[in-house]
Order: sequence, then structure tokens, then C-alpha cells
Amino acid sequence: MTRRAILSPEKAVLGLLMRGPMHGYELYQKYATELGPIWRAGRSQVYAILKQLEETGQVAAQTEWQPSRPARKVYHLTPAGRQAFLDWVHQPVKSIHDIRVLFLAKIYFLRQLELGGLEELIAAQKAVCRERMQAIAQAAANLEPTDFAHLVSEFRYRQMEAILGWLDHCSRQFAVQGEST
Amino acid sequence: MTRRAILSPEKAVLGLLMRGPMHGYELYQKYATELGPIWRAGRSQVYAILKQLEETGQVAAQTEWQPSRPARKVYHLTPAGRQAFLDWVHQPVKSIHDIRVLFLAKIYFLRQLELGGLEELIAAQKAVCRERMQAIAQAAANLEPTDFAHLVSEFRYRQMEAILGWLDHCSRQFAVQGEST
DNA sequence: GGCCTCATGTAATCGGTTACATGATTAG
DNA sequence: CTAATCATGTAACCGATTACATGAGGCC
Repeated sequence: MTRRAILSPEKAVLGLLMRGPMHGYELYQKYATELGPIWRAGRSQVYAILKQLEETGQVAAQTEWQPSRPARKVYHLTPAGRQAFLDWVHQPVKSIHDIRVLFLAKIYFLRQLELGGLEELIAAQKAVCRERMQAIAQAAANLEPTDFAHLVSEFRYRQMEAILGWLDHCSRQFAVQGEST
Repeated sequence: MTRRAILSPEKAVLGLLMRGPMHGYELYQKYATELGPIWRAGRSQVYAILKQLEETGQVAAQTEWQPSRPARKVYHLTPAGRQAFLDWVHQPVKSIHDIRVLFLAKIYFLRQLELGGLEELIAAQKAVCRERMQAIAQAAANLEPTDFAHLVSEFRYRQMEAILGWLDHCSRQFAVQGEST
């Protein structure tokens, strides 16, 4: 089967480095305050991710020596890392859980880095959500309304509905902002 | 710190045993088809949970020998296990994620085992959700609507709203069923 | 003197998934 | 002959959390 969905915040680390080079400690600080609330990671984990990204050639580092302070490793994106991030950030996601984590992070980065494609991402995500809603409704249609599985479907349907409403809210929000700039 | 929130389906295993004694293999079958969709667990995990529940005295087992088949260990609840389950099943949960997993399971068991207290649980859960919504709204009040954190709040608020709607739907559903019986 | 910040990492642990091992019986 | 079902478990691995180690400097 192997329907694994590795959910480690490596893309978020790449996203933070899109702003410019940073060393691990600083990166974690930024991470914890800005993205921590939606996509949590520990300090050790961030260091581990940086190490792994370095091994796979997505980031590179120079060591900076400073007097009477520990040396710091300043990381910057490689072209490969930059591309990996850009490929990721424009893709909509599938599950509700991914929307709560990955999609919010994508919005965050698209706005902050002013990359463009925000409207397109939201539109694409809406389409994905509508598909999922249809699938849920179809699955529920064959069930008795008293059935437990029907209750579960109802739950998921409503969750998706709420997300669609929120996506609309996002569209409107960004449209207004877009006009004023 | 240690704000551990172990989310392993041990309560669900106890819940299945509320129906009567079962051996591990059978329990997993029931688990996978009935609860698997909302609270997933692997086969090994279920065996591990049974072992752990036995060690903590919440279940006990007898080995049944049968000709030309592997022996089976038939588990049954101890009074402690029964009590642990009953304590758990009547408590509302805090997070959205827990509602998607734990709360749905609680509903499932309360209905199936006809334990009573369904209405009370739903009412208690509604109260918890309303509290969370107020907290979210209050946190968002101090933020600019263009702020990312505000968007996140908006998201969570709408999710909670949808859950409240669904809880109402549940109430109505069960009220109708209650009348007809 | 004790604690916080800066700065990096390793090691232990934990919960969960996947793979492996056994071995008889039955269905295709 | 092969695959699946019955029935139980162990072992390896993987991602994430927690604790530990180091060591200078500043604050109360």
C-alpha cells in the first residue's frame, strides 16, 4: 500500500530561507513564532531538517565565527531547494488535515514573499474541496441517515463546507487588498 | 512540561470489549471495519494495546486451544477496564482533531452499547465548542483582518461553527430516534 | 550565585508502521 | 499450485519529542 504522507516541516524551513540566509537558531525562532502555531516543530527537529536538506542539496551553509559566541552556520537555498519550494507552494492539498497545516502555510508564504499565484492556489483548492464534497455526498447517499457512517459523512461534509466558505472569505480579503495596492 | 496527549486507540479497544469477550484477531477485524475509518490502527498496534491493557489490569485473557488452528487468547474487561472506559466515554473533548477522532468514537459507542448519556455528552461538547469559539474570537479581535493570524483564527472559528451545526444535527437525529423507540 | 540568551547538536525514548515468522486449512 | 484465512506475535525502522551537553556572557 504505502500511502505515506510524510508531514515534516521541511518545506516551511525552505520557505523561511526564501527570505534570505539565516542560521539555525534564528530560523527556529522565526519558525516558532510565525509558523509554530499551525505547523509545530521542536528545535532539534529543525536542526535535523536543516542537516537533511543540506545532505540532499537543497540548502548549503557557511560557518561564521564570532568572538566569544558559539559559531553559527548560515544556511542559504540552493537553486534546487528554491525550485522544490516553488513546486510545493503552488499545489493544492487533499485532506482536511493538510488544509489546516500545509495550506495555511502556503498562504502564509505566498503572501509574505509576494510570489503571485495566490488566487490560482485558492481557486485550485476550492476545486479540490468541491470534488471531495461530492465524493462524500455520494458515499453517504447509499446509507441510512441513522447509520453511524452517515453521521461521519455528514461531519466531513460540513467541515468541507466550512472550509469552502473560508476560502471564499480569503478570496474576498485578498481581492480588496489587491485593489488598494 | 510533559503536556502529553497520548492518542492511542486503547479506549476503542476497551469499547469493543464492552460488547463481550473477544480474541485479538477478531477484535482487530471489528476494529478495522467499524472504527478504522475514523481512528486508524494497525494489527500489531492492536495486539500491543491488548498486551499493555493486560499489564495494567484493564483486561484479562484466557487461552483457548482448538484443534488444527492457532490458539487464541480471549480477552474480557476487568471491572477496572470497564470503569476506565465509562469514565472516558462520557467526557467531551477539547480540540477539533479530538472531535474528529475521539468524539466520533464516543458517539459510536454510546449509541451501540445503549449506555445513555448521549444527549448530555452532546450538550457538554457544544458548551466546550462555544467556549473555544469565544476564545478564538477574542484572540482575533485584537488583530488586523489582513493579518495572517487573523486568517487562521477565522479558519478555526468557522471550523468550530461547522462542528456546532453538526452537533445540532446529531441532537435532532437522536431526538427523532428516541421518540420512535 | 543562579538563571536566561546565544548556538549547536547528540542520545534516549516513544508511538506507530511495515515487514517478517510460523503453520495448518480451505478456496480458486 | 497459489492465495487467502485464521491467529499471534517480534523486530526493524521512522518521525517526533525530551533530555542532555557545552560554554561564554549578561542580568537580577
